[in-house]
Amino acid sequence: MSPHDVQEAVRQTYQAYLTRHGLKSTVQREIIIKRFVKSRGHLSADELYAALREEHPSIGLATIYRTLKILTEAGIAREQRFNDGFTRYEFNGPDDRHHDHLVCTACGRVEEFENREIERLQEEVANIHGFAINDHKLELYGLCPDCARSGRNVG
Amino acid sequence: MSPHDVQEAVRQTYQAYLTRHGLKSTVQREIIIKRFVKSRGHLSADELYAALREEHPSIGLATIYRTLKILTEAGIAREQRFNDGFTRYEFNGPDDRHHDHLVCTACGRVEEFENREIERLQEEVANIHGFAINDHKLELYGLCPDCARSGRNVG
DNA sequence: TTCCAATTGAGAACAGAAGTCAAATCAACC
DNA sequence: GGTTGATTTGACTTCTGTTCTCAATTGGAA
Repeated sequence: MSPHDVQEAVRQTYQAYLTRHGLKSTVQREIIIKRFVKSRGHLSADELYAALREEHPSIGLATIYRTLKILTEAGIAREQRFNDGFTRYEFNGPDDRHHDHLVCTACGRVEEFENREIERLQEEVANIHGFAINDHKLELYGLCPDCARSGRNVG
Repeated sequence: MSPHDVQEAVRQTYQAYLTRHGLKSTVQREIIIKRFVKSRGHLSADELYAALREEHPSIGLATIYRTLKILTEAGIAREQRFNDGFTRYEFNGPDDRHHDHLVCTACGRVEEFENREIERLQEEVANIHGFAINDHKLELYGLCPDCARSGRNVG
């Protein structure tokens, strides 16, 4: 899927969500969403706010929070709480599968991975305990190659 | 290990930590720790505060937080942040191995599990990405048997 | 017992997130 | 295109879990 197709697919999902909930499309939301989709990283509301401040200084932090909430409810974004105290939002593209995270405890870098075998074992564990799983979270914390090499160990 | 032995082992670890860091033993800390070890569950600071309020109304919430921090640093407690917004502390007994959690999204019940095979696969993933892992977090969210049966789905 | 650093409880301070509200904006209708 | 009314905005306040501050108290080595 090309970046343009992705933007288009997101736009459709977003519009459908607005219509379904009687919400309106606004220029602020357009700007925020475009920027969010472009930077596929794991952004916090504050980081997104900072990223937009230069070009669009009038957009308030509250609007960022509200838009990210809409995106989350529309299934376009996913909330991620790592161990640094605040919520990050990751882009959940139209053809993205579930994945988990490797988090560097020194530089904060986040890498994604997917492992079908681990997921299968999780199902197995849930079955044994009689739980009906509908979500899970797996995070591996440690040093990324760069930080391990340079001997860093704090953020 | 009998409950008494556990209390004794914890006491020793705790005392060693105090000595090593030039800290003092106080009655408040004794009370908090005894209660914390007794209830092996996944308590938040506020829940512990509430549990102690009746018998020891003079103990402040700040002291609970401070004591839990000491216990965490001494390796007796472990911080757990599930998705309900606040920190829970779980007892990390002298002979406890690492384990992960099944969390019921309806009633909040937490069950522990251990799976060597999953841990092995995690190591494998980390190796492929060149990360040096020193911690991880695996949480499975869903409905516990009771809540699934009774059709509950909210907390 | 004396003495001083560590600890306490109460309340203030903090930070991320969410709520409030008057002014601005969107979009359906004429 | 203009009118209209509900939605949205940004600035601000509020909320909540957690940490800090500080004067008063306590622990324990000498």
